[in-house]
Formats: sequence, structure tokens, C-alpha cells
Amino acid sequence: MARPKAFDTEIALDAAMGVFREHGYEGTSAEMLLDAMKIGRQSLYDTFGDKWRLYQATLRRYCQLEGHGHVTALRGQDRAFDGIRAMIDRVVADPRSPCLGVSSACEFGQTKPELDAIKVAADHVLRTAMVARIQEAQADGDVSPDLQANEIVDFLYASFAGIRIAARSGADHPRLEALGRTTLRALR
Amino acid sequence: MARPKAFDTEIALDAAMGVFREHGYEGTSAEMLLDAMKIGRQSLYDTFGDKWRLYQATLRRYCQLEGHGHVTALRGQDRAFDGIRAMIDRVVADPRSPCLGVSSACEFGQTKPELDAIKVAADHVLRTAMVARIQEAQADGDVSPDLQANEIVDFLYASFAGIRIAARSGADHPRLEALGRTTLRALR
DNA sequence: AAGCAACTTGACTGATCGTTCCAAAACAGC
DNA sequence: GCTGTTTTGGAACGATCAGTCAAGTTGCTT
Repeated sequence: MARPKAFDTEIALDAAMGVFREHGYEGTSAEMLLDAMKIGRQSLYDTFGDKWRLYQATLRRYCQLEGHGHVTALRGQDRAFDGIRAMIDRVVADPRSPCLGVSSACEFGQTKPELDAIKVAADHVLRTAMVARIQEAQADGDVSPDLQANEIVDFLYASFAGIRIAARSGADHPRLEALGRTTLRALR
Repeated sequence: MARPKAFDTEIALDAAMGVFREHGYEGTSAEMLLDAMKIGRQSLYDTFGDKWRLYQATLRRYCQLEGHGHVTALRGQDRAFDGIRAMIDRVVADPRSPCLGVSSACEFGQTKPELDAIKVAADHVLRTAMVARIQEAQADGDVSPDLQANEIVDFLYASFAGIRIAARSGADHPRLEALGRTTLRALR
């Protein structure tokens, strides 16, 4: 064994995530990353490979954190419908930090298989949790039986993206809340 | 008088718009623009100023075209609700061309006053047209009177952004149609 | 205590960035 | 056909890009 790292990999990753969320991939320079992560140039390349692999790592971590947060909110309420509401509230409450998933979709579309793979994996776990809770809410009579659970998941995904873009465009909290309310109302 | 331009400014602008839509501002290089616009380096700088002003010009043009398209769809039907449906269908039908408004919001947030001004102006004309048609649809009994027209506009904006991001993420046509249906249903 | 493997630091690489300069080519009016 | 203005294309600018190299430093292991 030898000298241990002087920085925490996860903390550095979170710092990098913040920069990528704010400026996108192309808009982020190595200098900006080093400043935010507070590590040396070589440490970055030794630890994370290169800018592109670092970006993938941040997206992977973001999907994990975000997916976990959503599932927690979803399951944190007794009534399934309240769980769905909690998930929407989470998006609305999240002040103005842009979503890395949305921004990477904007920036790259489907041109990068590596990113697609990360998103597909994240989608899988969240979607199954959501479908289960939505069907539960339908059984409770809180969500219309006319809608297919999978379509509702797509609709909620799209709404989340829309709410986040509204926030990034400067919509204030009341307007975001109204968006959340209208989204939830659409399920009835 | 002297030698006239060998290219059409609007056509070149549309070509630039295509590149910016596909790759964003930071992801677009001068070379890519020149290739797409099929003009010389100096012509670009003489005619459009620089990359940033060219981007503003494309965003301005995009907002005009897109706003006009939406208003036309909105007013092209007898029944107000059908007009709203037509507007949504327009977004769903638009194959996979990313929205410059969404991508610029992602990339820059509110950090660029010049862009904000362009969007505010575009929002104004479209919003008034939408509010009018929504209130008409409410009077017809097609849209719930519980909802405020302005909130519905925000909701539709957010939905459009969501649908476009879904498309950019690879959602196929049936899924986009389902999103459009769910969005429209939310207004009832 | 000594040695060594890993981490850190900062100078440096070629490539590419957006932009400008310059001279040649092209067209309008006389 | 000439003159004058504008467009054009290519070469060139400094700045910055992502990434590398080579010392120098640190702390674990024996």
C-alpha cells in the first residue's frame, strides 16, 4: 500500500455533478471541474479517466441518487396516491438545480450509447416502482382506471422534465406548484 | 452599389438553426456552421456578427416560426378545444427535431438576459392567443372551469417541453401520441 | 528507519476554439 | 471597359481546449 488519496472520491464526484448540471458537458472545461472539485489535474485523470468518463460517472451517480429519492418519496406514504404526490412535490420543491438527465438528453439525444445504457438501467428500477404504486392507486380509486400505468409513468417523466425546464426558465415557486397540481389532477 | 451576397440570409439562418438545435450552442463550432450554411468564414462574421449574435438570431427566428405555427394550429379549427388539440398534435408530430427554446433553457437557464428577452417577447404573443382559446374552450364546456387559463398555458408549455425531451430520448410515435392524449385529457 | 508506491503539482503538448487580416475575385454603376 | 465597393476564401491570430509528462511529496509497509 501507499499514500491514500487526499480527497473523497464521492464528494469530488458530487462537485463535478454540480458543474455539469449547471453548464452541460460541452460548456464545462477541465479548469472549471478542477476548481469545483478542488483536486489537481492529474488526480482527476488518474481517478476518473477523462472528462467524458467523468461525465458518465456523474450521470450514473445522479440517476442513482435521483432514482432513490423518487422511490423513497413514492413509498413514504401510506396511500399510494399520496406517494405519487410526494414524488411530484419533490420535483417542485427542488429549487433550481437543473436535472442532469434532462440536460444530457437535450445535449446528446440518443447519440451516445453509453449514456442511453445508464438511463435505461435507471429507468427500469424507477419505472417498476412507479407502475406498482400507480396500480395500487388505481385500485384505491384515486387514479383513473382509463389510463395505462406505463403511459402514466411516461406522462410523469415528461411532466418532471417540463417542470424542471420551467424552473430553469425562471418560473417561481407558486407557478411550479400549480404545475405540480395540474399534473397530479391529470391522473384522476 | 456593389457585389450582392451570393447566399440567402434566411436560408443560411435556417441552416445554422438546424446545427444549434442538434448540438446546442457550446457543442457547435464555427466549422460546423460554415459547412451547414455553405458560406465562407468572413461572410458569416460580416453578416451575423459573431457566433453568439448568430445564435440569438436563430433563436429569434425559431421563436417566430414556432409561435406562428402554434397560433395557426390553435386558430385553424372551429372548436377551440380542437385548436388546442391541433397544437398538441403539432408537437407530437414534429419528428425528432429538438426544440431550440428548450435546449437554450437547459444550456443557459436565465443567465443570458438577451435570450430571456427573446423568449419573453415570444411568450407574450403566444400566451395571449392561448389564453383566449382556452377561455373559449371553457365557455364551450370542453375544458374544466376549475383551471385558470394562465396555469393551463404553463402546463401546456411544460408538457410540450416534456414531449420534446421524450422524443429526443428516443420515445417512438405511439408513446408520444399517448403523451399528447394524456396532456389533452388533463384539461377536461 | 528505510524504501517504495501512490498521490500531487505545475509546466507543457498539439489540437481546436472563435475571430481577424489580407488579397483576390465578383459585380454594380458610369 | 473601367472604377469602386463588397464579398469571398484562405492563411493566420492569440486563447483556450482536453490531456500528458516528469518531478516532487506524502504516508503506508516492512
